[in-house]
Amino acid sequence: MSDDKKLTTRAADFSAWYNELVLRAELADYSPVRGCMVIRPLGYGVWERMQRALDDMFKATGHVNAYFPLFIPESFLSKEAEHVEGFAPECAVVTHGGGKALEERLVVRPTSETIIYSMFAKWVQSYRDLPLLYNQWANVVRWEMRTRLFLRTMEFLWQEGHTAHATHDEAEEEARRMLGVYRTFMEDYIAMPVITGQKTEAEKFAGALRTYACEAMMQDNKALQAGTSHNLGQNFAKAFDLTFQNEAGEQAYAWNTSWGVSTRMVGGMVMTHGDDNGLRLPPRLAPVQVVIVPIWKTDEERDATVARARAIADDLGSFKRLEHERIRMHVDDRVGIKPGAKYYHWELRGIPLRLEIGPRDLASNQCMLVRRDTREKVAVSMDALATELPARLEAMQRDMLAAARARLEANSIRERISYDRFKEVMEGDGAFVYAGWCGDPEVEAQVKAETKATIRVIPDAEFRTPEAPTTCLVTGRPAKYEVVWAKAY
RNA sequence: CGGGGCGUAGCGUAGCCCGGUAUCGCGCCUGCUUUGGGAGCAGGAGGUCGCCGGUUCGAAUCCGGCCGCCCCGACCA
Repeated sequence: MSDDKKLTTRAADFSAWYNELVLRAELADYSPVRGCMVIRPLGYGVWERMQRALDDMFKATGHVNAYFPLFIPESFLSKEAEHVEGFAPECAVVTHGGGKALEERLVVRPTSETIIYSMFAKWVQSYRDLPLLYNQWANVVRWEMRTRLFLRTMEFLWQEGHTAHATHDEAEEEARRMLGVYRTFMEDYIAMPVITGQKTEAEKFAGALRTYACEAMMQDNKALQAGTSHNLGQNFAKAFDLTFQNEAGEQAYAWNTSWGVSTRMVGGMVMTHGDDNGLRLPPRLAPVQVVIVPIWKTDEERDATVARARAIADDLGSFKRLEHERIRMHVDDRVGIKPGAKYYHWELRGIPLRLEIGPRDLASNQCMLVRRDTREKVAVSMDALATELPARLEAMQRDMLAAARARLEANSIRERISYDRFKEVMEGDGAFVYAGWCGDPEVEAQVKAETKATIRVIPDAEFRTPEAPTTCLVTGRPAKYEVVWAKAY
């Protein structure tokens, strides 16, 4: 048992811990191309669970899926001034095809507003054609200077919703609705509590009227922007001539929204729940929820325990069961590996529950059940598994959210502090600091330069401090907003 | 792009200063014994020492150039 089996601890080096964990738990690996990653089956399995849950939520809120191409004519990008300024520097551009220089260069999509709204313009004539509520699951490319597995890669997977509406208020409602969908998903599935709110001008999406975001707190107290939803106003409609005839018979520009979440959420999940023993997967996202480890000494015992393990897995994991009643099971019947080694193997990978079935258990018609989050170990009757396992999985899902929420609050500073104290906090352990802001972008830039902290959001009402701050943290001038400051990924 | 670090077997490394047959651990393969918290013993496979050039009888080691990756910063889902 040498030390190289142990992970670097979070306390020793959070960044190293994260990288090691992602690699060793086999979530992802570095690719031959700098800044790109290979998502391995465990990581992709988590992403698939995320996709399913979100896709259902999108459908339930009236959206349909479609697919738009990877290549976008370069000229499209430049039709919206702020948009091109924001994205052009990080675009990959195709200059040649079939061995010849292209007449017009093609941008590999960094996001699809331009191509989608140019198509919407073809499809919309009347207010009766609205709203258009589209989503696509896709990959996008942004030429990032510095990358990190899942958190920032040059190519990443995401979904991008794009909608068109007849009025500003409808678009605003949509942008808000989808922010709420994201929040629900992050809390109910990733067990990752978030602060929602509006982005400042400096932080908003290039080309948007307003940007809303979900901000989560990682275990190093840094913020992770986990999802964004934009009210695009009529900026893109004007750029792409997305017009319709309204009820009064007049031509009007449509109002758009776009919203997206990405594989970055997998990184968020890791940094929210991982511990020094490895990954901890929220049960709802775990590709395997229960791993059964049969234990034996003799061949006869092996036959018996493996058979029993398979019978349980086949029953509770059967595809004949309705999905919500099905438990995702795996039997680790590898020979030549001792049980202890298997325990470490699955703990590193964050599988929520482990069932140990040995000869003694067969004799007493019970088995040992171990929770990954608490490592609590209890004996459970074999006959009770069909109810015990789902109950424990649900309890884990709840407990993980509660623990993460407690950590978020414990590392938030809501009392009024001086700017000097603020600097100390940001140089030290970090925190989400709720404070007044006079609304001056210069102040925001100054704080960023001095402390690396930024305004994560102007929080929505429910997240605000009961007694609103009256003065600006930095200038002492009257506070225009209460904002959340933090260092971010 | 600036700063730092590193390229030696699948992974992690020693050797480099002071040139002379490639080190160790993990992993892998075979066999036997094991299996309720990272098994033991025995045998075995696996290497263009990142690339190119130079110095030398001889280069992982010295010199020059290049490439790649990771970490820290400026930019970002």
